Amino acid sequence: MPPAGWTPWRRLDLACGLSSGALAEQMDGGQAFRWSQQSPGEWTGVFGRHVARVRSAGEKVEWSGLSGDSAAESALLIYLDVAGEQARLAEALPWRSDAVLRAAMSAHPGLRILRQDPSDALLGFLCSSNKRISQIRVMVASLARELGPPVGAGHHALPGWGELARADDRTLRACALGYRADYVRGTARLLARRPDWAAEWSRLETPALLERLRSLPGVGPKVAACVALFGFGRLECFPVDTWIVQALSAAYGLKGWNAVRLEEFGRVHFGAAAGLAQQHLFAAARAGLLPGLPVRKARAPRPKSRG
DNA sequence: ATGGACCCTTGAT
DNA sequence: ATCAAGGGTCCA
Repeated sequence: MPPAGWTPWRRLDLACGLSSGALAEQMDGGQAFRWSQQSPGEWTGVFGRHVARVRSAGEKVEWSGLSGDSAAESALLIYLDVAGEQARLAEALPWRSDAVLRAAMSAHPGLRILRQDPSDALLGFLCSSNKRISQIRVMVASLARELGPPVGAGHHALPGWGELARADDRTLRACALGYRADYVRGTARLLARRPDWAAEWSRLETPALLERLRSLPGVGPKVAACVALFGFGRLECFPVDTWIVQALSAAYGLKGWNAVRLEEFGRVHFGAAAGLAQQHLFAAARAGLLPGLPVRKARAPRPKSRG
């Protein structure tokens, strides 16, 4: 590996524009947990085995990689859906008749679902339960630093399932995983013995894929939906998290609905690109842009006190 | 189908 | 110091 410097900035030929706010949401909004903002509008991170810097330039995006990594560009084109396949899918969303969705989509024009490596997505969301995005980033960064292979410029890729299966509990706990260490180790032990799991599972229909994912320890309905969406490109998946519960409850009047019902609502109402709609609603909800949602400043008041 | 525990970190009293 | 809550999952 040559002593890697950064290549000059190059502009991506985006088929569909990507606003700076949408890019920020993509890199920082909880789809992936491996990017960090260096300066306003500029991120550095690792995707798969590649290191890249990306920055917003009007409606376009510019990027720079490591000079030794000739495969980075083609990988990045896929990762960011530069061809604009998702923009065409978005046309099928019911934004013409759904004012809430229309408002959410106009808040982050061009927002994409990052097309991540399946293992990267799975590991990230195994760490996600009961955690905030900023904390999840710290966890996966620690895992990469402690157990992952170096990929240049001081960065590490995420460890494979074999490395994770062999890691002792102390190491995992030192990465601030807490009880999620059992999830990661349990899943790693299952997947380490089937290296082709992602290729095999990618041939499954989405319901069967979700079922397989849910058979892994630490993977419930929400994490399975996120891995299918972000790791396997199943745009029809509709992860129901606390933000979406709030958003649908307030903006669509679905008060008191449980996650199962809300997931079905999302799938039926939004259709083939439900996951894209979910990201728009999620982003708008977090930004305090959805009707009926409190502006996110103070945290929610505590329901009751116990003595 | 609903409720509580779960490990640990962070931000607010 | 103490307390609540955090892109949930698992087990009663």
